[in-house]
Amino acid sequence: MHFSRLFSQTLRETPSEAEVVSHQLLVRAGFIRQLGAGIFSYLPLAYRVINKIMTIMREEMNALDGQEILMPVVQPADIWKETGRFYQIGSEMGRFTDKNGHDMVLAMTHEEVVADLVRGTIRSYRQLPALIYHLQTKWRDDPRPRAGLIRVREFIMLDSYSLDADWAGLDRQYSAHYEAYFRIFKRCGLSTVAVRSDTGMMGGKEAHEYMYLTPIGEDSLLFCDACGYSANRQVASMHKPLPEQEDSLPLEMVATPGASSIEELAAFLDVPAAKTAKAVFFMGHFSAENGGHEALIFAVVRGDMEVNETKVANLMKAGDLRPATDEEIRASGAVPGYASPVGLKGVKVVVDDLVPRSPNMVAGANLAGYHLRNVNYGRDFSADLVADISAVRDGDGCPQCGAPLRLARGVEVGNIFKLGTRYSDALHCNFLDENGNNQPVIMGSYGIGVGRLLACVAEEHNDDRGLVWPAAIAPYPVHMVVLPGREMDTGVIAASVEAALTAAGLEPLVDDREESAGVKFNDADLIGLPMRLTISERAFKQGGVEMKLRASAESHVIPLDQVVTAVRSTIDLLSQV
RNA sequence: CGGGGUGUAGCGCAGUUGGCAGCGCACCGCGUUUGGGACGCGGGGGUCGGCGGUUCAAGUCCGCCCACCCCGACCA
Repeated sequence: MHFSRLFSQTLRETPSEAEVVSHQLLVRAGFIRQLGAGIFSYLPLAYRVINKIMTIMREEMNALDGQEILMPVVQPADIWKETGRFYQIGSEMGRFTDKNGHDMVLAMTHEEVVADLVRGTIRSYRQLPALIYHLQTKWRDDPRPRAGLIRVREFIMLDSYSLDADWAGLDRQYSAHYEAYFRIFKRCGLSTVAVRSDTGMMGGKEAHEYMYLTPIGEDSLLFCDACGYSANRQVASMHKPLPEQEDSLPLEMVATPGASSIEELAAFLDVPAAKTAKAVFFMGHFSAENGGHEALIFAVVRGDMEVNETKVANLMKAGDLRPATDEEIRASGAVPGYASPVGLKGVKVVVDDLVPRSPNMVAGANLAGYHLRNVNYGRDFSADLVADISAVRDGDGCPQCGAPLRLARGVEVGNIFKLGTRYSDALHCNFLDENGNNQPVIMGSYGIGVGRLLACVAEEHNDDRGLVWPAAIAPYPVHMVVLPGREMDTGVIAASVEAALTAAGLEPLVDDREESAGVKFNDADLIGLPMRLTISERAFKQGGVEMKLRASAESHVIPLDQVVTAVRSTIDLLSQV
């Protein structure tokens, strides 16, 4: 490819809307252009990277005996109504009606279509196990797209779906994906960690997320450096030291004027926050199968802890959780700022498992300006549910070994789910087992955001001059900078080098523009191909062409008749993982 | 959805009290230059986000709307 023909444009100045470095560089280097919020076009440079990433994905999926298919982006809403997700999922789903007035859906993911395929295809245990995958566009109307390609609304995803006759089969395919996904990321030059995660809208049993650790990430993760425990904060648990046990003291009411927060209360009564109970109210939205209504949820944690909303939502089987308004709290009989579960009727109460073990706590009196001392679980109140609903913080104890957990930020580049029979049950994907009995197909689903992966690689591999692509996914292996000579025609040498490299399967990007050397070198650094070959009179007089790696400052001259061999061996070396 | 910000040429920006719509980069032509973002001369490019209002006159003042960015809520 000749640079003068490349459909692209490098920019000297960073567009003001780009904040994270991957976004800035991908736009400046002419890889992507934004069309709308979270909607991007991939120009040739980016699409070549995308294709190389997708090739790696296909190789790894095929190695698991996966078979590539292609499922539709536009889908009739009927199958989404069958699984209930048409109603569960909110504004994030793209919906419209076709000319006949039928509800249609833009694919956010493809479990429903897979299940529809399976019920029309799989009849016998002899057809299982199976693995199908595709690389297809998804539309998720994210409330807040940001950070360039990191968080978008339209994106290409690798998603694969495992189909098994039994749970052991699912475990095998899940493990195979667990390893294959690490290989994909590694081959793309991105190091990731897998953490336990929430199953969210997918439902199902077990899930892991693959996280690229970076301060710009929006997910909070907890790691134990002692034993290796790792989890997304949404599901992370902790070791909770048992509070000192004391005899129950008589309940007493104390005036606490103006002390409506834990800090004020603890200061006013001169007790540690750990001796108080914190009341948090949510309105939970319950889907049709669970009643189809909103209901108040009263969560209680110890005063020195925070509520983990994901845990509460999962426990209560609420599809959605939002903070309750003061009016909604009052309607339950509780008093905002002075609320407690003592004496409340008709409200769903969920209590953190540390609270029943904490004696003589301070809790609200449900009376403005008053609290209760010496509240004891069991004697003074009880809950509908006692479970772990605390949010883990940096430094809290590891649930496995007790060592302090470390909090880090990350971007989720992939995830794997054990779906089980949720979709097979809903869409009646049954097969006949060896004994002639109907059984639901057991499914898993696995996904990687291709553009997000590209963006994370760009985020990780750059310097102050521009991008530094890993050789395995670089748009071209070689950037040829051709500089005109005074006494000789360097274009002739460039043409022969280009032809030789192309014939060897090492297609170069040839900067044939009439630009100054500085412009060409700077653009080469900005675009970040792994190797630069400079064809110039100076290099020719030194015996050939100059070779320099993007990731290194050193360069040396290669004789013309050895260029192909040298480029190949170097690129091969760089491509190894 | 709430809070904040920004919309003027492809990109970055200026535009005073309301009075001819500009600068740098990029782009086109000619010439000089040629190993780290060269120089001279000459050019092309605008629904000043949109609609409405005030005014002799609106990029500028007023109202409504839209888009994009950031923070939060939310989210795989």
